[in-house]
Amino acid sequence: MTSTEPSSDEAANASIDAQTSGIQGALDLVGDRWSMLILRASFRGVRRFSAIQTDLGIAKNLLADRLARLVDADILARVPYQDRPVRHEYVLTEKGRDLSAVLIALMHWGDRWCHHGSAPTVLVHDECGEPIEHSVRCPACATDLSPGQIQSRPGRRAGRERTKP
Amino acid sequence: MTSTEPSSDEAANASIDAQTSGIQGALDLVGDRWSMLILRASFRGVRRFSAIQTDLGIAKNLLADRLARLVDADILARVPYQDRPVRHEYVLTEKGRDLSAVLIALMHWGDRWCHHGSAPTVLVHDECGEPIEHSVRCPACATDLSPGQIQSRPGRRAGRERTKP
DNA sequence: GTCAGTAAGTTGCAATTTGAAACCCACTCC
DNA sequence: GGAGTGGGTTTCAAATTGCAACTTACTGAC
Repeated sequence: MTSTEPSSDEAANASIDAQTSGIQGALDLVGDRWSMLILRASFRGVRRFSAIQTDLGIAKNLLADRLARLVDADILARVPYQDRPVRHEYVLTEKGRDLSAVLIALMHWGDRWCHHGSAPTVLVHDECGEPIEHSVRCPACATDLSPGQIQSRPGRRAGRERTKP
Repeated sequence: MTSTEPSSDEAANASIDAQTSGIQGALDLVGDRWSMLILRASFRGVRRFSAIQTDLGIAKNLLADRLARLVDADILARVPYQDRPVRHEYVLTEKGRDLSAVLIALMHWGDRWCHHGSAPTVLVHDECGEPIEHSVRCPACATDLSPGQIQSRPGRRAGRERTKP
């Protein structure tokens, strides 16, 4: 059996809070199943209330609630798509589009580990059709990094803490 | 005002379902706030029931529930860390470790857009201290890709659909 | 003018989940 | 025996989700 000791960096948790607030903030805004699925629909061009509702099979009250939250959070913008009568669709903002990495990572993981017998998807470069590569690199060392080789640090260079994601 | 038409790929949704099942499967397993935060704690070496509970401030019943689910899903494994009495900690499996990309992406996004006045973190290579680069590349073309340049395709090469994440 | 249809919600209520906190069990060690 | 630790389980109120009926604001056809 393995005997491992708990991490002993707990004295330095004051600035780990700075890191935590990033992911906490993200999860506060998008850390629920429906929000993620709505965002995924947006990336796929499904932007109207009825279309999203049909696509996801979500209750209308929940959809209205989530859309309002995502608009409040400036992740989606409510944009008119016609005049008579005026009708709106929900369009990703830049902030919302930046969530693509999260969705891609989720999809990758899901396809690898949750494919339930259906064919996994492959993400490809649209121009050449070859599978894409996801990487995390150190440009200074010109090497790819594994998750264990990443630390995070406050942006102000106030100190160093060793953490994993 | 912009007038955009809904995507017209809806006839091909039969194999978009294959893609959806990946992200649905992922969200079924980890698409809730507490599961994500527990996984984050695991990556940081916080693995014992009490330590996780204290770290996250989560209700014990929810923690027990989530841990059981994550163990059932083979994302965490329950590993003894001592004999007398026998005590267990929750350790990431390979499947669980593969979720690091999701957590890194969430952290990046949160740090960029949700920093609420606290100092954003920078993710760095632990050996040299330089900021890491996250990229999505096409190895065949040797170019970086933006989210709009990615398609997904069923793994069996049954057909092509243009989708975003 | 009336009516049907569409889009985008709102409302009411039951079911489910979350959250707080008390409680419990199984040890170990003094 | 008793205190302390670790890891839960149970109870119950509050919050959220989910279902489905209902509403509002049009437009266009007759």
